[in-house]
This record gives sequence, C-alpha cells and structure tokens, in this order.
Amino acid sequence: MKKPDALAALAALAQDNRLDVFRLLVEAGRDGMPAGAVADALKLAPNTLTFHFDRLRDAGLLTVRREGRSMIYAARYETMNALIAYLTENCCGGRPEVCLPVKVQGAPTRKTRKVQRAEPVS
Amino acid sequence: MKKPDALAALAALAQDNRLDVFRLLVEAGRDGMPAGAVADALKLAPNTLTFHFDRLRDAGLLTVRREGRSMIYAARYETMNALIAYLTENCCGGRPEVCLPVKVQGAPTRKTRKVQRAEPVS
DNA sequence: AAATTATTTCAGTGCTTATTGAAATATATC
DNA sequence: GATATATTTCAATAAGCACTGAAATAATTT
Repeated sequence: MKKPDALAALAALAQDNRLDVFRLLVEAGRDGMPAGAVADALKLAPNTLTFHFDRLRDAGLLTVRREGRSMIYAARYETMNALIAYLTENCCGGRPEVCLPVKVQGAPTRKTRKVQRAEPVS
Repeated sequence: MKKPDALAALAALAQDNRLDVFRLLVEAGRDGMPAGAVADALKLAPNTLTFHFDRLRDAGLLTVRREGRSMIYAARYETMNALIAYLTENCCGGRPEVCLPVKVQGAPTRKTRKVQRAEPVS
C-alpha cells in the first residue's frame, strides 16, 4: 500500500459513523449485509449512509453487490490489513518493537514505570 | 485504547502533511527533533506546522519539550501501537487472520497465492 | 537592553465534510 | 401496470479544516 491509499483509508475510518459502519461489516463477515440492515443497526438515515458507504468504498474498504432490491455491502479485509501493514512499516520505523512502551536499545534506564491497566471494552 | 481515542488518532494521521510529520518524527527516534528542523525538512510554514503539531499532540501522538529556544517534538510510539492494536482487534474481528486476502476457514481452497511484491517507497 | 532566532497566537479566507429533506431510480409484489 | 420497498441522487446548509500573513511571546546573543 502506498501513501495516498493509506491516507484515503485513514480518512475514511476517521469518522464516528463510518468507523461504526466498517466495524459492523467486519463482524458481518465476508457475505456482508444489506444497506437497510446497517441503517437499522446504527440508526442512520439511508441517504446519510449512502454518503458514508461511498467514502468507505472509494477508500477500498468496502464492496457492494445488488441482491434483489437490496444493496449488500461487505468489508474488504485486505485493505484494512494493508493499512495496518503500512502503519506498522512507516510509523513504527519498520520495526514494531519501536512502538513498544519501553525502549530496549541503548544504555539501561530506570526500571520503574507506570502500570499499564486493562481497559473497558469501549 | 477506546473508540474516541482511536478516532482522534485516525483523524490526526489522515492528513498528508501530518502523516509526513509523524513519519519524520518516528524516524527521528525517541529524542525527537526541533520544530524548525521539521519545518525545513517538510517545507512547511512554521505556523502551519504548529497547527498540525497541536492536532497530533491532542491525539496523543506527540510530546513536546522546550530546549533553549527550540521546541522539541517527539513521536509517542505507544499511541501508534495502541491504534494498530485497536484496528487489529476491532476491524479484523479480533483475529488478524480475518484480514488476510484468502479465507482460510471452511472447505480447503486453492493453495496458490498472489506473490506479495515489494513496493516503491511512496 | 537591543537585536536575533525560534516558535506560537490570532484573525481571516476558501474548501471540504456531514447531515437533512425531497425527489429519482430500481426491483419486487399485487 | 400500479403500488410498495430499498436505495441513491440532488440541492442546500452548517460546521470544521488547512492555510496564510501579521503580530506576539520566549529565549539567546551582542
């Protein structure tokens, strides 16, 4: 994945409702779910939803197909995977270790450190 | 990491110049680099840069400290790490395998797989 | 203490975004 | 073929964003 694509994916996901839409479709699995079902689940107006679908789709995060009079949207996992790979490579100096809380290389520093607490689900 | 924080981090990174800033600071390492050096490297007006620093900082992706008359900005790797973890957990159904191009569960599919090519730097 | 260097703050501007309501399109049912 | 269902398109609007130029703050050097 190249920078413009990563940027597009980031922008697509950087919105409350769209992140919900994408997460819902990820849960829904490869078969996806109809636009109306997404609208119901997230309580979004159908036209607003179309707007968000378009953006997610432009970013390569979604696919659509028609089934009867329903439009079935499904998450494109590959793109999300590529985004995560991009972030890991480009924003962790290529080495995920770099992102870890405690620096390992270099002279030994003080040992104590704030305890990392487990977090509530959301 | 909770949803609002993930959203903030995504929004902060979903901008061309800011993504550049963050990547540069990641490369710069834990010690960071002065605002002016970032401005020079990326050819951004200092006030524009302050604007972007603020956003990255609000998202918890940066730290600042003063050193003489310079402001030294440094990447907060933990936040990026937490974002990647969030995306992996919440947008890959908790299982990274889900994001892989070929579905593994269910009946065995063809064995071959598109070769993953190395990509140009950007 | 005046001048220089580094960075931030402020006000203004054009552009993009998210949302809404109303109308249009497309498929299915009666 | 008329009606109902599912979704999209279109136009309008309010809010937020990225950037610019000018002025302010803060630390250093002379």
